[in-house]
Amino acid sequence: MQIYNTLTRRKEPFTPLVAGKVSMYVCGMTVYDYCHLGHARVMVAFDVITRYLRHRGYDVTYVRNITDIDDKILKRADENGETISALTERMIDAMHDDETRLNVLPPSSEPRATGHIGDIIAMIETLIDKGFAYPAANGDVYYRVRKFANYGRLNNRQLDDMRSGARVEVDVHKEDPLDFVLWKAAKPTEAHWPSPWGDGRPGWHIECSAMSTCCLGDTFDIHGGGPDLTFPHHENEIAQSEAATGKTYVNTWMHAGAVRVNQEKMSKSLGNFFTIRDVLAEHDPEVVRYLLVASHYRSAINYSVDSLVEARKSLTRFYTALEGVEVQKSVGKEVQEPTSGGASIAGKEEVATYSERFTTAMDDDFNTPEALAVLFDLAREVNRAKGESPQKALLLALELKRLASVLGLLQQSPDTFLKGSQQQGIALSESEIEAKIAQRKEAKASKDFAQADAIRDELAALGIILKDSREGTTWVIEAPQ
RNA sequence: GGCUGGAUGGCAGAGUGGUUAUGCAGCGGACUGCAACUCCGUGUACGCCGGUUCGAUUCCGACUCCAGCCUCCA
Repeated sequence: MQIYNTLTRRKEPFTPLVAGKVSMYVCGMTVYDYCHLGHARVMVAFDVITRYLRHRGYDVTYVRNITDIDDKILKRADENGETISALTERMIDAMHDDETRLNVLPPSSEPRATGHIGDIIAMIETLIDKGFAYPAANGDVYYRVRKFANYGRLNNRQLDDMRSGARVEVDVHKEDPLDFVLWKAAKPTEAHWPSPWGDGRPGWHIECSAMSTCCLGDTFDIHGGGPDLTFPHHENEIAQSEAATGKTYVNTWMHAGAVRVNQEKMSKSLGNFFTIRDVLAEHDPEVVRYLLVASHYRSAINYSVDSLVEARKSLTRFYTALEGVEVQKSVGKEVQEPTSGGASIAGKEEVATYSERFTTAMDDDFNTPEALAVLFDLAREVNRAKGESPQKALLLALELKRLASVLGLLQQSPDTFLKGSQQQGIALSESEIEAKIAQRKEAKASKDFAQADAIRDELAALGIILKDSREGTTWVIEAPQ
């Protein structure tokens, strides 16, 4: 298995520190606002990674923190006229709701910065003792960047290069403009905790160092996050943790690609972001998830409504293949042994082939587009098997669902997906649609094809597409637009 | 200015030193009362210029363009 490591800028064979166990930390949200699609990208990317590692038999400990104390939180709570905890609790609930809808499994643990103030203070004390940090006259504590020899390695950046082009604010209390804050003195009215350097609160970077070390140990396997965190956040984490422990902090650094809108990065500062909940108000969550999984996790993706329409069409193909094959009841159970017939045995062999191809694709740095290509081939095989051998179709369909579940996809019933839901604003109820279909059936029986076609057109105008088969007529909702 | 990535057929998006990605859209055929669904078939795609090679979209170098980071941002 190969994983691309941001630190070395190449794919490397993955070997966890402890055989069979993977320790992974991902930088989570600062909970002052609703999550947007950029957050969704990170959530889904590391959810797929976790699911696949578990599928491969690893015992994965996945830690994703919550930054629940920060300048932006203080500001927003003040603007809203609510307490900090009211704001953060509200946003944490919203985040969990978004995740659940996107079928993102909860991390193993979600430590909060405010729950680790003691660990943070202890790490800062260690850094001061070792000469890597210093308290300043204003009550802040800073990290002495130039003292850490490897600073800039993750980003292949030279200290003096940074300095020349720097837009770094000059702070009279810093020894060097590049030094960053570990502990921030609080104004009397602000939220604060007592510390050896006076009342204050932790800086953002030290939170992650303290929480990751606390939860996973001095050295762990994978550290992940969004694309904009490599500098300075992750660079600073390395400087803090390695200076404090004297050990390698992280073996594999992983970063998701950006989500763009009109070829520009979607971000809070540009104000061009779509929140997850706004997008889910109009689109099936699985469509959004599919969109994120259909590109490799490291590549940038451009968000648009068109791309969601395409994603829905692709999922429609999968669910159409599953439709009419009775897989729902069997999900989660072992594939039943075929009791007789050569065709079933041949089916079993084919199933193994798809599973191998899927694994090969995912072993190569979690190549989900390639994995999906395998699933499309499998879907075609299901369609072929329908009508020939129901047992083989079932076997293949079960495998399709099983492999797709590693990507967190195809776990709805085909009916639920294909017939859409109220959010798509269908003008007719299911029983009304069924009544129209019955009318059309009568018209067809009496060879009144003009009438039959009129009914079909009427429904089509409402976005309801009819499909005739030997078993009767079924319908699906057309993809919007 | 420094540092990272990227440039693939109509669109999206993988990958590879010589051989089918895949999905959507298109075209032809089968199926159908006609359609839809499905199946079968179908596309002389790899930014530009050099180099290495028997052979490069794939390796190397230059160039152009796009995006990101260097300030909080996933």
